[in-house]
Amino acid sequence: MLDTASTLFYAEGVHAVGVDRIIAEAAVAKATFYHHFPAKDTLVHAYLTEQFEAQRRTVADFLADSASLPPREVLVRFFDLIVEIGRRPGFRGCPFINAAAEFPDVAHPVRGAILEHRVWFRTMVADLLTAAGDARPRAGADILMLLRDGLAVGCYLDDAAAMRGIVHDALDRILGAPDDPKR
Amino acid sequence: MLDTASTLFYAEGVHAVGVDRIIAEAAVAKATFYHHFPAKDTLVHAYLTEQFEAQRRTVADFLADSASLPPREVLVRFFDLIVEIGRRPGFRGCPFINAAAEFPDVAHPVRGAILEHRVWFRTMVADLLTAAGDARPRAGADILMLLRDGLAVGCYLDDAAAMRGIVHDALDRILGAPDDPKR
DNA sequence: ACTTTACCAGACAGGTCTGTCTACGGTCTG
DNA sequence: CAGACCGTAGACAGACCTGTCTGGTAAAGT
Repeated sequence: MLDTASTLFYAEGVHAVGVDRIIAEAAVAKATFYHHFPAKDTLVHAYLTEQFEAQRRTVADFLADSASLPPREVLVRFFDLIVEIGRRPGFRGCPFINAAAEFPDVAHPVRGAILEHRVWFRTMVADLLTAAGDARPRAGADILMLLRDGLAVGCYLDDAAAMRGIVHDALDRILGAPDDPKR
Repeated sequence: MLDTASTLFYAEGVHAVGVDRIIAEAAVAKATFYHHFPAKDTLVHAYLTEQFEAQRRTVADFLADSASLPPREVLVRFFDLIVEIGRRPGFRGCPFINAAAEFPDVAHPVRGAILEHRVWFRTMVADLLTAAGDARPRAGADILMLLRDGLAVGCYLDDAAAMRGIVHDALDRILGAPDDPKR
């Protein structure tokens, strides 16, 4: 049920998908739906929480797989991973950014979930930069957050196939050239 | 009427605002509305077109004001301008990115308008880079496009007050340090 | 055997959505 | 003066929205 909702919410937008649609697609009775989720907003929140957890799993797997690589290489491959996801058919941008566009009220729980995800991402990147011996990991993380957001938008709206090269170029400039002794 | 719609669409999202709401706020009869715009989609398209034209006016004014400055300084101030707009109260991100989140169909005219805006922006930045003597203006423009998108998202969802410093740092890294002879 | 829990099917209420239509009032032009 | 045009006010259709409620089924725990 949550899976169905997630697919629809992501593919078409939260406001564009009604409860009727979700229960029809999930082959579930309406009463059952409202038994599990007292309101649609709750489901939206659950949708984003699930996205968050899926991303955390993906990143944990990635970090486990690339534990033996030099830290800078890990960062590059991390962004390669993002591009790879952004190139997959059906990619429609970052679910958190998209949800934020539909929820203007900062006090709404959905916005809280979005914020949590952003804090997590920034912290994680800062840790990677620290591991790479960056002199100012927080500042770097702020910049790489911009890069990530831009990447999500760019893969959705522009030529996703070209993004890999662009990101490599950007990372070389932001982190310094691969053999740059400065960073 | 278009002004009212623009304000509402931007502030609350396109799907969240109904025609009834617009005609009430604009103090206009329903028949009048449908006389000017055969469908709501037409109004949404007009909304984005108007945003596009407003941005072009802003940029034209900016370029006219900064014609005497060195090209690299123009670029920095251009991004300062974006940050300044992003810090204004009521800023809710880029209207084009937000609209894209609500319109999944690439064939929809709204998506065409979004694309036009992106092409315009990229071309303009490439021209600025060319003027600054950049060796690879297209590549630089692709990166600065990422920066712009990230900036719009960041000003909306993160601490907009911190963005100026972050962007200056990012531009130094992307364009090279101010006195870097390489660029 | 009894209760709790989970589920289904679907009617229903009350509201909002887009879009059409009627009926009426000005105002400008030929 | 007549007709074309532009606007208002608002009823209306038909679909869809969220959320509630009734009534019945089935399984699982105690």
